Amino acid sequence: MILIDKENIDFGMILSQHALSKTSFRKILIEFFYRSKHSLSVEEIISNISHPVDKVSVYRALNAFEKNGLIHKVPDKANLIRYALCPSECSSSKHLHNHAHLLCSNCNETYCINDFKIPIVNECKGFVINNLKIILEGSCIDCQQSYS
Amino acid sequence: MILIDKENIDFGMILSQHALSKTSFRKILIEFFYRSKHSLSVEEIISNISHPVDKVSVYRALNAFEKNGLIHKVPDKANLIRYALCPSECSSSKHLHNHAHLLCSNCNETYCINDFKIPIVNECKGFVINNLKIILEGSCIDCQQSYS
DNA sequence: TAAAATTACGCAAATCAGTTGCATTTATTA
DNA sequence: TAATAAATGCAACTGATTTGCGTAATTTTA
Repeated sequence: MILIDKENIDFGMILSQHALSKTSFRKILIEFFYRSKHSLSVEEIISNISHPVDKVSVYRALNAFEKNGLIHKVPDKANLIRYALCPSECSSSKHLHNHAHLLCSNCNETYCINDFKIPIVNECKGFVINNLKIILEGSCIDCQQSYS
Repeated sequence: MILIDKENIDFGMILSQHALSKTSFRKILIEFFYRSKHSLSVEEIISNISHPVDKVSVYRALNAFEKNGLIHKVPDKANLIRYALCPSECSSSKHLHNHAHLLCSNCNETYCINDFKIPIVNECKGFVINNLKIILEGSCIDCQQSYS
């Protein structure tokens, strides 16, 4: 397993590898995803990156990133559009990853939980099941610490 | 176990038991929930009940019903507000029921699945878990039959 | 059971997230 | 570097949900 050195990632390269244009905003956007511990909403992106950007461009960039296997949609407490980085194996052609998500009731952030074992269910009461989504609701580590 | 005779339910009584006003629209609305096999969106309610009603009143009635333990929110494929009946034990004070939901990829309806066993998880990777939501994506029974 | 108090209703208008069209700028390709 | 393609910003739009407010129906009280 290769550990990624967050200080020396070539974000332009990552965009190229996913067939995405290397504009200055998109380089900053993908870097922001890499530096964030949790998933991001449009609002969080706009108000936290240095680069001034229109919300329309954010929506369109997120769409393109998702289509090309760089990020994936995650659930959000308030049903907003929210994304997190995909595992490095993802691409536009192979874009499957099944993991649980944690919604923190305190800070409302969404985290990807990779070690929760998702059961395989093909059938239930006559229904044919193709996919299973699990959402864990609770407190993230930061919010527990801030209480103590 | 008491089987409910759907032809002879006193819907006014049900509203009273949940401390809700017995207006003609609300009686029709709760009856509509009892007669529906699946959960209901605002749009489905407005276009299917005989009583002419403003959408604002639907939203407010659904809100009141939920608050008083008569219905609960269920996930919706398009992130619309969608509700289903609660089990009869629910009230405004005790309004807990943990079951899985099926989203049918074909008809976009949401069904409550009561026999799917939801695992109990209190902790995961340092996160404290209070609740677990499971969404099964697949085909409902009606949609499978319509293909054959 | 009628008056008083509370709650629901309908309408119009507002809000809020997300989308679309289009002219302009930036990036990629040849 | 010119030609082509894609991204950006702005304005305007959509669709779901919410809010304000005057009126009507329901519930409570005397």
